Amino acid sequence: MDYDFRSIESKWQAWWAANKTFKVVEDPSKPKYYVLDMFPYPSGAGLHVGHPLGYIASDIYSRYKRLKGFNVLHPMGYDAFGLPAEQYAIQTGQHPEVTTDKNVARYREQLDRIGFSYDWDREVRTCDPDFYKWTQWAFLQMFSSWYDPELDKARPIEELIRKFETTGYGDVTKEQWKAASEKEKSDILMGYRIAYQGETSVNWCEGLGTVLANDEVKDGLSVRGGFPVEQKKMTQWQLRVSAYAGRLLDGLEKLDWTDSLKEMQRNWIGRSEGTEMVFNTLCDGREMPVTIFTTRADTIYGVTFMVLAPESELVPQLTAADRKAEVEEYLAYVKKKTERERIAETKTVTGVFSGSYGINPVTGEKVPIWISEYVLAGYGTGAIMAVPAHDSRDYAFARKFDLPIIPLIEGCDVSEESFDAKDGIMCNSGFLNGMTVKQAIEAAKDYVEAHGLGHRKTNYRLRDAIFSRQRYWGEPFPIYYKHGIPTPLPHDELPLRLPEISSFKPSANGEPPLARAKDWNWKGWPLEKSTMPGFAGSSAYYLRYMDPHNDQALVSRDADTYWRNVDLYIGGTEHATGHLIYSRFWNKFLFDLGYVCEDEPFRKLINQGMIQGRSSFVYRVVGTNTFVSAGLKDQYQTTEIHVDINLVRNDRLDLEGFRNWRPDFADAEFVLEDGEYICGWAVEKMSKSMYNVVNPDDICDTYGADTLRLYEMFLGPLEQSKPWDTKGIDGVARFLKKFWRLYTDREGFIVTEEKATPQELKVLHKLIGKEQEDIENFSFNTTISAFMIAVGDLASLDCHKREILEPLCVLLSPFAPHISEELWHLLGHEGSISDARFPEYVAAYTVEDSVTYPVQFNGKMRFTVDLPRSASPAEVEAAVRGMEQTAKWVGDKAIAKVVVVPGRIINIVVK
RNA sequence: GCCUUGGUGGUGGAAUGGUAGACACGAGGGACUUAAAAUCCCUUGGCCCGAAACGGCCGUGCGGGUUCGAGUCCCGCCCGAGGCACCA
Repeated sequence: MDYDFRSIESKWQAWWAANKTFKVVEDPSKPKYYVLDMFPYPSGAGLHVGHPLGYIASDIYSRYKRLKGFNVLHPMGYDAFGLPAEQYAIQTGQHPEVTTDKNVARYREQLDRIGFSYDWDREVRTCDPDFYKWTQWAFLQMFSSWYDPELDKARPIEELIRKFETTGYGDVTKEQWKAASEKEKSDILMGYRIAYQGETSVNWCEGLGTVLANDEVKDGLSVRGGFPVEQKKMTQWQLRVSAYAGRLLDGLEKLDWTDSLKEMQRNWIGRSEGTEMVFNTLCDGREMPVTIFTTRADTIYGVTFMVLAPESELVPQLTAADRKAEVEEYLAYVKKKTERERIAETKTVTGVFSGSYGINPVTGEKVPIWISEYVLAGYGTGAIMAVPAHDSRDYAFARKFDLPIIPLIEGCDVSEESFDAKDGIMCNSGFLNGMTVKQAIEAAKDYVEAHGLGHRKTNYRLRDAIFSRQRYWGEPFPIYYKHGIPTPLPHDELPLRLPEISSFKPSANGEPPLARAKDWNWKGWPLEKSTMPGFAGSSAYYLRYMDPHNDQALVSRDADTYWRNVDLYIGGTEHATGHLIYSRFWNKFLFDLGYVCEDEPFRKLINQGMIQGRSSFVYRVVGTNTFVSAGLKDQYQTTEIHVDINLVRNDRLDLEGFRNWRPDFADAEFVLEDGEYICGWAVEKMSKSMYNVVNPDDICDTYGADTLRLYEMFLGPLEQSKPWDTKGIDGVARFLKKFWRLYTDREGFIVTEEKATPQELKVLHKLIGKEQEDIENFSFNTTISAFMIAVGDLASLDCHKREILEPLCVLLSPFAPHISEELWHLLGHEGSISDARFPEYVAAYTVEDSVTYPVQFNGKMRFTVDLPRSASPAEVEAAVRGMEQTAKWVGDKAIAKVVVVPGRIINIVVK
């Protein structure tokens, strides 16, 4: 009876689907466990072998947790709104919905072949109106809320309106509020809403015709498409993520995420604790206070000039009449630079003198005010005090424009570079003299506050998220403009569906595609024409899985209090500063309003590494159609050419296949080494253009899904990036065959009912212990090694016993579910193996012959000693004494005393 | 520049401070076979001695240190990967 993985796998996949084996319902009698994958964007290229890595890992863990008695929620869905479908639509006129449906179907087919234990009844798609109804709903909740800094949480906007009406709030008195028009009131409230409309400098991408969020831009280019991005002032919908900066930062503490990921988020949020200080300024005889932000108030005695950001609103007011021409020239120069140029030229120092002066509030000294692009308008106050001795940017500026540099730390050398370090003893600093820098920072802050010169201030780098996109394929905003005032649609109008339009391009006058829709208005009022960005739909999808068909709420209270939040989230690290920030923000917002019961969405998070491609190369001798083998290429002048990895096995090129691959290689000649053509190789991104894409379907065809699952895990640690190299796959394929053959022969199943020997049980128990420990540490590669050893041991013991096979199937089922189900079934079981329980070492399979005792010497050195379970402490001690011989590396003086302590740790104290 | 990681055979990778290289691939040799595939067995970090050995020496990026003992811990370098980067 051969191991016919094709029929076994299709049989069980059909069986699971027909019996809804993995359907899950809330069950208060069982502990819950929520395992989530980052849902994929269904691209036209389909899945390659790298995509399922994380899905396999989460599936193994889900299946393991089920065997451990947990009620496991393990859903899957699609992040289906997005740019590629829309761009494809622009090119072909094909509706994005059509291509998306097609791609989803293909993804599903590919996923099904790998044997995942998803509850497909809970599938979600972000582009489904029943889903985006709740994305729109959440947006309206944000629109109708403000962030109350006193309670440090979001509250309904009505509470703020009441404040305006009764006492006034912020800069607005109750009289002003009462006198304000509807439009003015709307504008005031916009300054507080969590989802608000406002003019800011945005990342405008001409190539895509839309604005982008900060995390969608890298090195001045759009992440999708790689088009240049420029800064532009525009009115856009935004989410007040910055209000949550502190909580997003503090919340990281209690999360079980990797340090590197937390660090990335910390960097992105960028807390800095400093001081806001007011400098009086003089411009053409006029006086004006200017607030600056600094983290180094202690360096106040070293201020030799001030700098404004070119975009700062203060620039026109602080430009002296006789400097106007120069300043305007500089502003024009800065403005025409693209974001990319600015980044590229960070080393070059530019700036212009404004003609005005600032007065140091502590020393009373008069310093010039400059304008330079190294100061950013969007951070702090857009104005700084410059201390060239102790800030490298100020230093470079001072050197370039020949401004004075005053050192403030004893013995520091500022002749070549600034002294940025925060240590040393202060000098030239009045009341701070003699203090250490750390003391001085605090003392200076106190001084500033005590003398009314300013106050302590915490700044964050995290900006509000730009929330509108000038695109078609996204969620429409449930907003209409009544007399020009943005107004929410009533709740029963949700979902506001995407309209049909004839072309997906922006309209001729530069408006978003939705401007092309007929009747894009509500009761005659125009509807918002931009749509929401990609992260809108992915920010709360994990909540929707808990209760995916509910049309009354995003998630019912019952479902939410049962499932609470995601226990294990697996996905790529590329979402560190995008999705994972937005989701946390979104969740905290819903938490504030009492819609969800947990304030963090993802308890534990694992970043699976990327699977890279392993490209193969051939070497063509320049000007010929002759190809030399890799080992000989240095003797010729050659060009490296990517060759399809399907034509290469173990780095050997299939010569015939190569000639048939492309017409221009039809008459290729080869220079071989040892009769073979050896290809060169390199690790690169897996992509079509490098001919190194491996499709999981092909692996399932030739090796089977169980082999694919095992191999992906066997490749190395989950979190590490690694190249895919099919050549190792034979090892795990052989293992499965060996396992199968252990319990089958030519005729069929050969399991015996004999009682297992202690030796056989020991093999099993070792495996149980190892697997349990490894799975909890997500060390799946070593678990698989343990299986290989166990099966090898059992084969050499010639063990075909039910008593061993039965638990073995259960142990293997998270990794290789199909073969396990089949053997489980052959053993006479009716249902799915997923209803079995993970074998317990002590309870179900108590070992009779021996138990392993760890032995420590001096609390450090360790051995193990195997003894009968019934051994008395005296016998244990005697056995350990016998081990003195084994402890040869300790030397003669090693062992003095054996102590048996409770918990069966034997402590040997070395004298 | 800053932060986070990592550096072990021909390759992927194992090693709670305790015999480094588990497991697997590849390679070499052998068995079975008319042959191939499949399968099975042996060898496989380097060097040296030997008839043989459970023989010796060297080996985890480099240099120091702690320890009876270091791939693992500490200090200082070098290199790779990822993130942040005029954030005052």
